[in-house]
Amino acid sequence: MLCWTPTVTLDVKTRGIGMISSDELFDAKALLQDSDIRPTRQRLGLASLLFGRKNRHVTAEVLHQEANDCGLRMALATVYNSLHSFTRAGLLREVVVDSGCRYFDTNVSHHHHLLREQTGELVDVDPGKLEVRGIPDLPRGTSVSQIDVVIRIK
Amino acid sequence: MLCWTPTVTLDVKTRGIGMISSDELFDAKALLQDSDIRPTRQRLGLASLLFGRKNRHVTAEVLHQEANDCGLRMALATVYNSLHSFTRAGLLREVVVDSGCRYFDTNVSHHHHLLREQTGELVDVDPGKLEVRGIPDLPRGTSVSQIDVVIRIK
DNA sequence: GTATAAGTTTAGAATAATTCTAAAAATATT
DNA sequence: AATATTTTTAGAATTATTCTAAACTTATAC
Repeated sequence: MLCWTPTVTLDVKTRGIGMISSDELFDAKALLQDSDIRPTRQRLGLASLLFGRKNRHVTAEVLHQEANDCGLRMALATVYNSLHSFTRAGLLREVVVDSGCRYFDTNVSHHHHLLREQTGELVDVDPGKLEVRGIPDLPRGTSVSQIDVVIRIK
Repeated sequence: MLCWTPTVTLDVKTRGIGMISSDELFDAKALLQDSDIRPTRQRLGLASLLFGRKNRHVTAEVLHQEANDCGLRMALATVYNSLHSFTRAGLLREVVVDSGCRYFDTNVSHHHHLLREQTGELVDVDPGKLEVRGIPDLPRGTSVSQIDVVIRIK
């Protein structure tokens, strides 16, 4: 695993129970059901890790590790499967900042990113604060599907 | 090879000689020498493929294929080595638009990108035409190293 | 120029991230 | 409960990339 390690320790972990509270499980359940995703044990666990706090940016490896750290044993393939399901359902979006591994962002509304090159830490940037002006002419028959701005800092 | 295939056929190929003209070889030689890169046969070939036309965006696989197509046999590892040498010397820059493979851009001056999601084709966008306003506050002790804007179109 | 040193290329193995496979397990439906 | 459907899983497969160390080139010293 050469992808960036998480810079922040998870809440779930600091609670010291080694598992996820039923409050979080409940929220997660509703969230998944609303998105027509079966609330399996694994997906509930991942959903509460992901959506329990705002603006998370994770890789599959890191999320898998977090799950393990709080007693949720599951295969890495399951983490990948779940990340893809969540993304398909619009609960996550992929952020491309590294041609080496995939980052998933729990903030699916329009926004940009600041990337600390040293640590790999990603921070959301409010699109109200950062404006892109002057979209060039597009090839005929095409339309903008997304505009990504990444501010790389060192 | 799942990375995007080139959308444009190379000049070198259309000349139908199956090799690179001495004019191009000469230019490439000067270019490499000026950058303190030994002008080996392989690097000269790659350099003329890359810098013979402007604003090229290539992956290692695609460049390797192009080299093969015009009679330049070399190992894929050599293509990777060369792309990295050229990048270190400032002759190329990496563009991150895909978390799955690396693109190298022969345009190393400040500019942005338009990405056709269907084809993987990358087009340069003049920074004079596309303006980014409102860089957010940065963490103490950090500075912007690069701002990347990718307009994804479909 | 040849000898020697230094750097480069290469094939193939190694690694890293991700996806695939098909059998076992869990969940939903009848 | 019985059956059908979906999910999970371990491990194999795949893809892009890097590593390794031997063979080869290119440069430097005499």
